[in-house]
Amino acid sequence: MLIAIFGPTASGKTAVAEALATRLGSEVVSCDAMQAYRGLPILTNQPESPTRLAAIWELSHEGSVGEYQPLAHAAIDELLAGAGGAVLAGGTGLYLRAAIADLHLPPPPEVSLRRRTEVLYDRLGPNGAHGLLGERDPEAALGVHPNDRRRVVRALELHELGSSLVPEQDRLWAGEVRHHTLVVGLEVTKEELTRRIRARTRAMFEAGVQEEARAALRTRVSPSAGKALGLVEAATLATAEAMERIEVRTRRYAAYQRKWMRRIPGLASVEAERPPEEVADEILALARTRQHLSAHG
RNA sequence: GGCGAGGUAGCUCAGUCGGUAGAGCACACGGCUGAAAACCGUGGUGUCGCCGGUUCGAUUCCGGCCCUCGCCA
Repeated sequence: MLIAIFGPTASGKTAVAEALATRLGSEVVSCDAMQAYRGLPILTNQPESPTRLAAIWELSHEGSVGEYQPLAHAAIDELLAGAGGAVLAGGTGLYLRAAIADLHLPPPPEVSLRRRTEVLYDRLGPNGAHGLLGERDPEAALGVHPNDRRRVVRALELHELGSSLVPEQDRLWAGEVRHHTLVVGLEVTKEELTRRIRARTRAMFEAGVQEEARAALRTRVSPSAGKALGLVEAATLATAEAMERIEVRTRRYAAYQRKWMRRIPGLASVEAERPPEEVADEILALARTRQHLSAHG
């Protein structure tokens, strides 16, 4: 049995996933790009109980879906070989999809090629670079806006490597999965989410995020880890201002996650404004019904 | 009470030498295949403090009033 829990920040993913894992006698696998880092437990709201693929990378490490995906597959396969199945939980939509499906990612970026391509983009300008991409890989150019420097660079770079930004097959939204998975989206009203985000932000500051963030920034932090929501704010702004900025950004992030929720294929919505144990029980019942149906269908 | 500055979008503010207004952030929607808590695109959501005057036309000029901030009493 494989169950995946998704939902916006503060919807209670962690608590529900833990309750589920307890009931199944299983473990939780994190699908979260920032909780994968070690060193920001308060800021990234890292689960306290042991969780697979949480706190696995140093802050100096440049993590990526490409690196995460095989780790996730290995962890899931190992747990599924046991009796209890596995519970996935996390807020990074792309990582969740990578855990469930096999994205067949194109070759990884290569440092010097990346740098050369970025220089090329900056020299040619957005339209020039996009035009060049149009000559080399017209299909990739169609799906990328000239101003999207990161993707235009990546597309040019992949062409150089004999690959393409456009996948042979769309596995991100195709619904094709490695194992039958019940994907659950936790639903919480906007108002309640706003309240919880405010409370969580306050709690973070009481727990000492500012010290944590300053200490982290004294070490070498990779570009991807450096983007952790609120890291710079907590380390550099005055408390009141930092809290406000972080609340606003967290609300935005929650809206972005809701977008993902709407398009994950086959997602089952579950109302989550109640104790996590209750939510876990409903999910478990749902999972058993589906299992039963598929066994007889 | 006197003097000065100001009242324009949810917030901070720009602007209109008179032709009903625009940036950033917020917000909404959309894209995304090895940085995804990232990156990119689209959308203005408004009694321009209130009342009157001049004018074909006032958010803009004039008069009065109200409110906010600062300095002086």
